Amino acid sequence: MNPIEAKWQKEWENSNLFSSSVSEKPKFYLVFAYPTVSGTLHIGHARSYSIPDIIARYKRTKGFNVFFPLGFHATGVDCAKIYEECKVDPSKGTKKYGLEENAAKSFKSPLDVDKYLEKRIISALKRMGLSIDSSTAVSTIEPHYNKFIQWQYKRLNDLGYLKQGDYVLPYCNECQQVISIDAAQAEIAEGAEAEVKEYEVLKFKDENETIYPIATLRPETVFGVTNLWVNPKSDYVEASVDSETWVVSQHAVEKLRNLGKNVEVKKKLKGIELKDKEVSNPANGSKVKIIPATFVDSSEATGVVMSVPAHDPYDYRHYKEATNADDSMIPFVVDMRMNGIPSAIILQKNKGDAEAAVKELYKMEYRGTIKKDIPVIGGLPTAKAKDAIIAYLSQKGLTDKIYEFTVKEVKDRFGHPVIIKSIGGQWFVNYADQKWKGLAKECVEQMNTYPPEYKKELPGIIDWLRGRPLIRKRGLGTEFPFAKGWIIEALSDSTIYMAFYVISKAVNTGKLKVDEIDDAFFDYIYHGKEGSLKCSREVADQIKKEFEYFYPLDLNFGGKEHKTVHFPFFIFHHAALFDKKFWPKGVFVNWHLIVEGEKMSKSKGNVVFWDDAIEKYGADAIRFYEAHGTSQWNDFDWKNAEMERYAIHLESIKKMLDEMISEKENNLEINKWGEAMFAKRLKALETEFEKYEIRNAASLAFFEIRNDLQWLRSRGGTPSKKLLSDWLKILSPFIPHVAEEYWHKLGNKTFISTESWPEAREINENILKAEEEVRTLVDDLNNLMRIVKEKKTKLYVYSMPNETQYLKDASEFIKQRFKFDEVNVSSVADKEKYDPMKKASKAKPGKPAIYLE
RNA sequence: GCAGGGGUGACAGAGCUAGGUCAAUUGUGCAAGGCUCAGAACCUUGUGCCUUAGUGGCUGCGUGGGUUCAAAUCCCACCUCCUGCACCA
Repeated sequence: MNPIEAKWQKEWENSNLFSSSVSEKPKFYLVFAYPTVSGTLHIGHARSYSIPDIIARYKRTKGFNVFFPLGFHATGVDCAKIYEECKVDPSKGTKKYGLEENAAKSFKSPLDVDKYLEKRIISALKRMGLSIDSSTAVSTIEPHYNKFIQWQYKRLNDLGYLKQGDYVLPYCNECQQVISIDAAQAEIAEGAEAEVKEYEVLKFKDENETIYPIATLRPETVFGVTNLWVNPKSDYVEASVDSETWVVSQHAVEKLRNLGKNVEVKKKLKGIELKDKEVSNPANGSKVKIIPATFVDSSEATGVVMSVPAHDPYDYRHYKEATNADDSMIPFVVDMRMNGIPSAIILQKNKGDAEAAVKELYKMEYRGTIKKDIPVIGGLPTAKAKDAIIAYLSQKGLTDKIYEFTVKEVKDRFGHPVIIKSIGGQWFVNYADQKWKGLAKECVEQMNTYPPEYKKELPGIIDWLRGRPLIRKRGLGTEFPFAKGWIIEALSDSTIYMAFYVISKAVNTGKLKVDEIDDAFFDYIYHGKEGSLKCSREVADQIKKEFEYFYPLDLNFGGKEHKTVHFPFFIFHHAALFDKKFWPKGVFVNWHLIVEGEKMSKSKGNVVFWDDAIEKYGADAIRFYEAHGTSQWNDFDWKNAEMERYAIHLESIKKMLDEMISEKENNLEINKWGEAMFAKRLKALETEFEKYEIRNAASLAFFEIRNDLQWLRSRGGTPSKKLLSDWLKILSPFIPHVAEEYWHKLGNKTFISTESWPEAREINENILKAEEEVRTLVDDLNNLMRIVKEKKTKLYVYSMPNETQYLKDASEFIKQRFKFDEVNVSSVADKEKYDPMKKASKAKPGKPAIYLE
């Protein structure tokens, strides 16, 4: 463990430096997405958290009372998994999750895992030097948090923003649970890439009102139907489906039942028996026949398919084979401005490759328009026609839906088949509510986003959001107040947690008891609504005051994957539940971190654990690397070799600081340049910081200023102790431990972590310009010396008259640097000057002429 | 499919919302020199091609077009990579 870092972390802790409470100062409230308790932290977290910490520390120097709290998101799913794996093989826990060996062996329940990991996380955060206020720590599974979430959903329900409905999702009948299909998640043994595909079902009917439900992805082409297809060899059934009679494939029976339909098979039959059956098209009433064809996959969807030869190359081919129909008889729907049947033309273009033709045609038609003379949807763009025809038919009760995975076989980790099941009575958060959308947009309007472009995206995302399923059966969390045994899913329970930290702090510090918290309490704190409180009025008022002081939230940090998920929810819920004056002021999108070009993953075993990295490189070096390695609006590619370079670089800065601190100050003229340059950097740095351009700020603080100081010293100058102190203040948000250490080496007794930003200085442009000329001269000389072959010993410089004096002062420096015997500076106006090659005429302002001899 | 973001020199990564001052900041790597017994670190210089007393020219920022006196920067098409799309946090 790095002794300097350990020392200052302890000092900060002892002095309680980062806990915040109401004061006279302006506040700044920021949070990073509380870590999911799913293992120990890795360097990806380090980046996501060090950036907010840099900002928190910067804001502190700018005089803000910074509130930077902490919580834990415990979903239970991961803890349960870790618990199970450790039970079988504790060594897995150490390798895969970075757990300590003793701990891995000692777990008695998933909750133990959770508690253990929370402790690990908190100590890790502190080891990184994060200036968090850990007195707020709360986990989402603690009872007071649960009360808070329940209150939230009761109020949302009061506002009419919750609704109930059906919902389909992957499910395992044997395990009796929902399966999450996610390539990264280990719940799937086969078909992890599967997606759920939604077919529209259109009801064709025969003369007996028996329904032949065809399944399609392109309902708008229903006007071009020439016939239906069934597979002659497959098994079909006639069954009563709820109150109707349907003819579907045998395969479809189970699927329909899974979707919650009451299916009773009346009669079994072969596809061939349906031959020539006449049915009517639900869209236009026209009569078409059923034609058996072996290409039909009866295991897909309903096993009954509509044939649209004009717009489906397969249909076209089989239709021609089956009927010998003339092309002129084929109706088409989408106006492609082609001479003939679109599918025929495209099929020919693709040399008979039907699959390629389908792809090409669908793409073209998606951007096409429906023919004018088609009823209901004529003239609409294809993309809109789909919704329009469904809306039209469903009104008449002529549609339904059926679902399939995009891959045939999907199995869970026990090898059980995964099916698509309809869950009745699921609760949704109704983000489709227009009034609510309006509020959310209004909220976005008054917010800043980082990067700024995200703000432009948000209204589109808000429009796009629909109902969000809210509750689940698995894992840990808060019980949904309106459905026993169901808990609120993990994203829905973390939308307004920032408002809770003032309360969890009160609980942690013993001011407030968990029993004293109830709905009336929240109503009072957040809405100022009077009611009978279980806690003392005084305590409630204190908390309320603190809430009103720190709220609204100034910055919410979250990963880029939250751009369409958590951030919009966060906005919606704030907009619904809080007064406008408490609406959030900003969101900050954190990009991801990959390692050596690859995504970190537990299964790949390339996870770089936070603790290990700190042990090896030190917190400051990591902070430095992660702040500067790439812009914060980019994914970060962590490379060990790079990390080491940054660690070395940091060491050299420390060495330089040591030298400069022990150096005796002189009062050469060049020091004024040093001051001027620093003043200029300081100003630029502040601009970058205000935009949260962390990398640019780091670049200035670490590299530009360092190069300036190097130049200053090569010119014989010495930075003042004041300048060094100020440089440390600038560095301190990035590398707080090193800065603290050298701050004290300079003889300061306070903490640099709570010092204020260096005051702005006047920038002496004249001296910057004058010195720039010396640099130009050095550049030119470097250039010349390289080209000129023979050794030169004397330098003659000719400058504009007003520039001569400054260059004369610098001549000793030039002489030593290039090892000249003699350096002569003269004005171009000087008639007596030595100038055998007439070089003086080449001099320009800011760029002296040179002659070498 | 829908939505969003990228493709820049050996590498990482700026610049591209306000086109010229961009052969392109900075860092790393590499090369030469210095310092050292030697190495590390450190310092200086160089690092597209050609040319040159400090200059000038050519080729260049995914591909192909276009706008313009002028494009890495604006427009169009294409190729390609990444991310999200809902019970996964």
